[in-house]
Amino acid sequence: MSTTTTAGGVRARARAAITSEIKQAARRQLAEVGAAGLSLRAVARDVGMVSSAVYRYFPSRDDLLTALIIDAYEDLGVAAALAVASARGDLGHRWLVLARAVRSWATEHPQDYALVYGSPVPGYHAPEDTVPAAVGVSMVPLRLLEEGVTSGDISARPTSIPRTVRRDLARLRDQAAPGVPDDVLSRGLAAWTEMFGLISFELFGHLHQVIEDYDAFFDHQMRQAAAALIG
Amino acid sequence: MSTTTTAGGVRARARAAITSEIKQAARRQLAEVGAAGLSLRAVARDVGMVSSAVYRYFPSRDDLLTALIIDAYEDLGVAAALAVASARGDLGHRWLVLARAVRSWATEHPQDYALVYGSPVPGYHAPEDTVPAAVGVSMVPLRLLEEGVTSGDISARPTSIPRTVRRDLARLRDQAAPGVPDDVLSRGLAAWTEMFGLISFELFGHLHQVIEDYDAFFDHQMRQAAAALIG
DNA sequence: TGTACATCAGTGAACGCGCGTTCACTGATGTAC
DNA sequence: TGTACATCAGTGAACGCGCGTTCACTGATGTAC
Repeated sequence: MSTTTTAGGVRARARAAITSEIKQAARRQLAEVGAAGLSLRAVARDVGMVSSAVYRYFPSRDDLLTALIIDAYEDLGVAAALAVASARGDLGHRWLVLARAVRSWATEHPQDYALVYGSPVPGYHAPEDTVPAAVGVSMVPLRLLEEGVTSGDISARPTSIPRTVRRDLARLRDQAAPGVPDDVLSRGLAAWTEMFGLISFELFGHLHQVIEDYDAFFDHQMRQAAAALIG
Repeated sequence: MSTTTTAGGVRARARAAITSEIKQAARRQLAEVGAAGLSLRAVARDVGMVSSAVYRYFPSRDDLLTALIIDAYEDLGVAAALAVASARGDLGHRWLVLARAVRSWATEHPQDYALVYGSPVPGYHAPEDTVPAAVGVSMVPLRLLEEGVTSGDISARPTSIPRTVRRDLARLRDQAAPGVPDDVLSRGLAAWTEMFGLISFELFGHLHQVIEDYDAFFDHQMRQAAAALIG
């Protein structure tokens, strides 16, 4: 190892380490005060730096927020993809495994979940940089549908779908889910939105004093949804 | 009209008027900066008062927030109940009308929707006062299910439901939906959560560049959900 | 009906606080010759 | 290998700002007799 690369490597490594330390501290902040209350000064304090030093790593508060959003999407995307990859069985079962993985991630990282799937941060406009990471998450269920169509686990039922809806679904198919019929896409989106609705209800407290055993309830609802999906 | 009641009435009326003026201004604020950024001073400025004057109407910022939350729930509850009351036809159709009403309310009052169904405001703990209003909203779909059971539009299918889930559903039935079987409650909750998942996805931007005709897409998805609900 | 008193809405100054961001700086680490 | 220079991370002070809340006050409106 030459002096040059080692030296450069050391500096770069330190930089990467501190960058991630800052993000970790910011994520902790997020849990306490939410995205709108995220404060660079508090983050700096937490890391043990002076507030202006953070600017060596993130040019502004919004850029730090963007980094957190991208991380969250990527983290969830990886968790979802890993779960699907490890799951055996028919589409219904693999979908259930995917749903559990998403919920696990959400309950383990509620601040990240709220950051990306909760109310948007007012005054913050997500830059294009976040799009690929967000798309990555959506690709997991879409690929699963594709495989289901290929394997024959799922197929279109006769349903009439309005023209403009068909147009939207066709675009989605062309971009991300070749070969998946309109009706299957529609049902997949239904299962997907129900899953997020349920997770949001749970995490945001709308099932408080209604559901006690969240694990069992989520599992049951998603089992039914998966059954309806492959129907 | 006696002097006493007129006078008292005048003062009370002025108070009510200004109270609602403050809430309106706060709601406008909400749209711009979100719940976490809601500022009493900005609200006061907007109303044309000095900031300390607001304390004659709301003892603290959190109390103002609480009032906004209660108003939002009540507003939505009324909109939902009115829609259901005006709807004719079978349970499937009435459910669809309910779904449309909820979505209309949400798109017309996105800040209120985000306030109650988005990420919770960190550091703010909703007091018990908000519970009745929140319950009022949930009663609308539950009553609809009750009616559906009575009319025979909907009935339980043979499904196995885990014990702890049955316990939770039984409590819900006892408190709010007498006579509605477990399976029907479960399906109703599925349709209800899917609806909120879809509305949240739309309002929070997760269908951006995927769906263009939100009206048609929502309608189609909810039609399918209503069809699945009544089976 | 008229008067003395109590209630109430709104004022304006002040409290102590934290925020994002800029800037000139110091000293350590890396690079070129 | 040794030296001169460039890059970079981190410091500390400062900027202008807005926040929630308290408090003593004024003047108008309502109440009791």
